[in-house]
Amino acid sequence: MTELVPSDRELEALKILWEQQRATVREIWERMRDREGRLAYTTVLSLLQVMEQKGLVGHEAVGKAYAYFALVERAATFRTLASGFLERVFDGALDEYLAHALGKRRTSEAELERLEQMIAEAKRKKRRGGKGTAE
Amino acid sequence: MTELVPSDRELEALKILWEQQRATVREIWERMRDREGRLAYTTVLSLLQVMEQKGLVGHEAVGKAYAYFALVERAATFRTLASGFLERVFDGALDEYLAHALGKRRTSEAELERLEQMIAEAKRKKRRGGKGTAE
DNA sequence: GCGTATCTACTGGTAAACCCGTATGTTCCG
DNA sequence: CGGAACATACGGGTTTACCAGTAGATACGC
Repeated sequence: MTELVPSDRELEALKILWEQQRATVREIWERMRDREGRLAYTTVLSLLQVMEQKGLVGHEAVGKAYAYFALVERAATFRTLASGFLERVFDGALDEYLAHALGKRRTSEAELERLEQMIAEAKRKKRRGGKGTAE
Repeated sequence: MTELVPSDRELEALKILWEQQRATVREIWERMRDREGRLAYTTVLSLLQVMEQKGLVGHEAVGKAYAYFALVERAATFRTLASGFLERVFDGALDEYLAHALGKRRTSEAELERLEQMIAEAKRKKRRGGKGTAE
């Protein structure tokens, strides 16, 4: 089985479907237009059809229209995307990535706090579980 | 001026040019082949020519061959890439990204340490400078 | 001089993402 | 029964990345 990586546009559609379990083409179209500007209805329809072919989404008839729903998990998709990007661009060096991300965006204090906690958490988990330690 | 985002392949070439200030097509070709397997010489040449057209690299004659050199800075490019990805995929939520990246890859203790320091550093800088705080 | 090796320039071809117009079908008023 | 309003199906056009073959120039050994 292939890794199933959605393109940018496809990801936008998936984000919407993850928020609400299912949505008609019209709903998805409207929300995408709000976020990204002009976009034809049929464009979104095509996008969904291609995505269905890839196994990213499925659909079922609801009244006269189709309701689409996601077939891939949000967390798994993001994980694939995140680690794929890290590998391709930074050769897996997470700290390098973080350095650049921190440098450009102005990160809020609250967010820094959360980051710190996440790392502390990862350290704890590693100490305890032992498992999963890349030497 | 456009943002000038290199593709994956282009980035691989740039990485080589950042390591050594200039390199001939042949050198670049050999190193890319080492990293990524079979690849025709002319493919790399084409790549470089497209990149030159985009303003990513330049060249000068050295003997009968060309020596190419990067025209974009390593740090700036990575910054653009990192923040672009964060925006497109995670809508700018750095903590969400980190959560997924930590989840998948097994991060070494040393790296976690470095991450922690970087965040502490960012907090210090923010407190002092005051500037740059995204509320 | 002449072949051979090595280089660049030129050209084309595939695949994927992206965008949309038009055709066609269905439903539901009036 | 129209016909407007909605839906999907289908086909096409553009752009970008990627890959590579072939032609043409140039140097070098003999």
